[in-house]
Amino acid sequence: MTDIATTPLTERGRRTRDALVAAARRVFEERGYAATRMQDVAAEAGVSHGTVYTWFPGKDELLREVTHAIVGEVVDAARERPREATSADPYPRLAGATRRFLVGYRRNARMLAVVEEAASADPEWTGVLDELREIYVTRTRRTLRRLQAEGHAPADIDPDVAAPALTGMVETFARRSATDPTTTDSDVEQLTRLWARAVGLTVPNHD
Amino acid sequence: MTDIATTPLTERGRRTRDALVAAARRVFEERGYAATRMQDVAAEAGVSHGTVYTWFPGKDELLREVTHAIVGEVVDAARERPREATSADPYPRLAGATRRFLVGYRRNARMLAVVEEAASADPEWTGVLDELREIYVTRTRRTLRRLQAEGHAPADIDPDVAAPALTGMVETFARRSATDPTTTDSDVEQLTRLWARAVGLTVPNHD
Amino acid sequence: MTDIATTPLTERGRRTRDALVAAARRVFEERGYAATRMQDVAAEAGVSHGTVYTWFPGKDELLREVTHAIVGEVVDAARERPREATSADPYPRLAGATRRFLVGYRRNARMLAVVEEAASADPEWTGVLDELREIYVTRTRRTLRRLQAEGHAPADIDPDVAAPALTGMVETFARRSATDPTTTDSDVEQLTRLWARAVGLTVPNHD
Amino acid sequence: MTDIATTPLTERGRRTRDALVAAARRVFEERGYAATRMQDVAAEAGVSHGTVYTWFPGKDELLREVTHAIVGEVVDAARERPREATSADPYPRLAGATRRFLVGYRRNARMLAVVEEAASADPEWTGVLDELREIYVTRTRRTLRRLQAEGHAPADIDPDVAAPALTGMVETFARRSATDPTTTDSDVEQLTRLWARAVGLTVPNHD
DNA sequence: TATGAATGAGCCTTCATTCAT
DNA sequence: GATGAATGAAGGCTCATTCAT
Repeated sequence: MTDIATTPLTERGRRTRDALVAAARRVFEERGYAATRMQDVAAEAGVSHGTVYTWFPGKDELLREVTHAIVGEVVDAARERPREATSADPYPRLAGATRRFLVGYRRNARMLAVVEEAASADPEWTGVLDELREIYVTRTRRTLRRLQAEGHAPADIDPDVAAPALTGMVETFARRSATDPTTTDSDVEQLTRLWARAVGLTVPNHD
Repeated sequence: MTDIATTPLTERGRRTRDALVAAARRVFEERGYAATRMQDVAAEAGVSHGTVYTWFPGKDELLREVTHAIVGEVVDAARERPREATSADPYPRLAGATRRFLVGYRRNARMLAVVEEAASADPEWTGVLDELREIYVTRTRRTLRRLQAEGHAPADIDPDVAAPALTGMVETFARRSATDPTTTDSDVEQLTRLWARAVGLTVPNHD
Repeated sequence: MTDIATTPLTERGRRTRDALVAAARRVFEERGYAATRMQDVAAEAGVSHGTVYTWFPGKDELLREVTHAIVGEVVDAARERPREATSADPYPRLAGATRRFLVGYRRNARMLAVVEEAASADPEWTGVLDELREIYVTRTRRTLRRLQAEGHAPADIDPDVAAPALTGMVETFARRSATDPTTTDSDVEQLTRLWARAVGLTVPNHD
Repeated sequence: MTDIATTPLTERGRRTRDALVAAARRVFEERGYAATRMQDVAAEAGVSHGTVYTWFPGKDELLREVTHAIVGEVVDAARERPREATSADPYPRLAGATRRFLVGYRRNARMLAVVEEAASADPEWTGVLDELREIYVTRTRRTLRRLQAEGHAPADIDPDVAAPALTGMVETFARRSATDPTTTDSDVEQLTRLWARAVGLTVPNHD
């Protein structure tokens, strides 16, 4: 289903293929798309570089497979329904969601940048990027709609505009904090406040 | 002063060099960094490919020069002091600023993506990106501080966190609307509201 | 051990690599260093030009490898202990040595000139040249010391000066005779006499 | 007469042309033939690099002109008839000649190597080299013949073989001492002795 | 004459991909 | 399935030479 190229028939084949996908992700994240040579991926996976072509038709498909894996992870993560989601007070709910979003996004931030790099050279990748982002945006849109339905957020907000915009804000923050290790909890708190106020929530005073 | 490589000594040289920078920008925007061949830039500028090397040591410097030009543009644009800046009511002031930001950013969005592509392959470019972004962020930080000083924005907002986050939000919006021609004025209005509410401003009701 | 770049793992690889070194030597000798294109070497070895880079990082390393091979040959040749070396009369001993020197040198004369060419453009090669020459000079120095110890040569000769000078004389002669096919045995006899007289040996009269 | 390319018609032209020849020699000696760019020569001469082509059709002719100048110098130097040439005792005569040879050769050693480099890439230059060397060899041949005629040197020496061989010896020594500044007078004395003994002269004992 | 710019042939090198074993 | 080798298209860059002014 998620296969892009050859499906392994043996256990050994499956292991090799998985190792290649994992290796590819590491190397792509480390060097970017263009600067990654098939050679590097093979070496990282501990196989001969001819072997990559046993499992993938080419470099593109390798990236596509890695991206696919990310989509899977993200979708899975989105499925989690943690406790606080049922809380009545929207602010702590939001705080938890933001924190989770940041954690999840940070895991994939570098690969997103890599896909963006690929898209810069070949617009075909734009679709993949949009697809990935749409997962995040959809979640946010749903959140906004719920807040409006519950009377927490004003009706004059258009979720179709606000969702991508707010996601973009958190994305940018996440991307930066993915590199910058000085990000503190208070920074995350600040981000949550901006988000909350932007959609009309009342922000608790204690700080 | 803004020279990165060779300075032309004659009028003809200056014209050629300028044509090359302009051509490079067009081609970079069209194809991205990696996919741009020196040949393409030369052809676009209407000169032999050897001529590019008369003025620039290599592809890197060409990109650096184009980026330099953008920084110049952006700084110049930031210098403009339009009428509404003096208005007492912060919301229209903000609306104008957002609109101007979008217009300015859209002009450079594609090149920023190109630099990002270059940075993905060679981290050396990260610095250039940061420098460019800092220009926008600094402006926003200043705006936030003024709003706080004037009592329009609450004191619990940390401009050092909020400025990059909000800039990121507008950046993302701008990037998307740079490609998507369906962006309407009402979308911009939505963005302005988010921004305004996020920093605690009162948003006019009529819409 | 003698590897400079990649070591072949298969028989086929070894054959290709060896063919490349041999081809490189032929082409270098034919055209000189600068005028030799990687293309030429590849063609001479009967492989695609990309294959050269499978085994050598660049042109430099190719020359280095060829030179390495020569050093090996020369050292091996120097190891031979022919009969006449044990003769009591120094002159026939010298005559034999000179002849062998000429034969050996002639085999490498052209490549030495090539390295000299490379050294002229890039002084880094000077070291390689010195190393090669030192092999010859050391042998001569040893010969001189033995002659002095045996009382055949006067003590006022300084082997450290005479060895390079006499080696230079034979080198020059060899280089010229490498190109000039009119060199006769009597020429070699003349050279031997000069050498012998220069270090004070008695020269037989019959000629 | 010694002109290879354009003859200057004005004083200014003559100065430029001379400056170019001098500059070319310096740069050739510094970097070798291949590594010298016309640009470098022009810069060294303090003119625009287009100007080189006003006076010389190309790089080859520039080298040819420099070499020509050297031939002139050498011929002029050979013309000098110093006092000791008339001395009856051949050894001091020889010592003086050797010293002069060394001095003269050292001045041109590097350029000879450069021509040799050019010859390595293009055999056409071999002729120029031979011509230059022949000047030295001829002088030595004449010296040998005189020594034989005067009964100082044995008749079994063939000046046609000995002259190039001995010249080669001194050449090698000179080349090495041109780079190596540790050459002492006693080294020169050693060289003279080898030379003298090689041609059968009696060498004075005091050392 | 001199200058500064433009030209373009030519070379080295990289690396995705193919292939024989 | 895996391996190591071979391939060759493609592109960056240099620099001798030409040219307009």
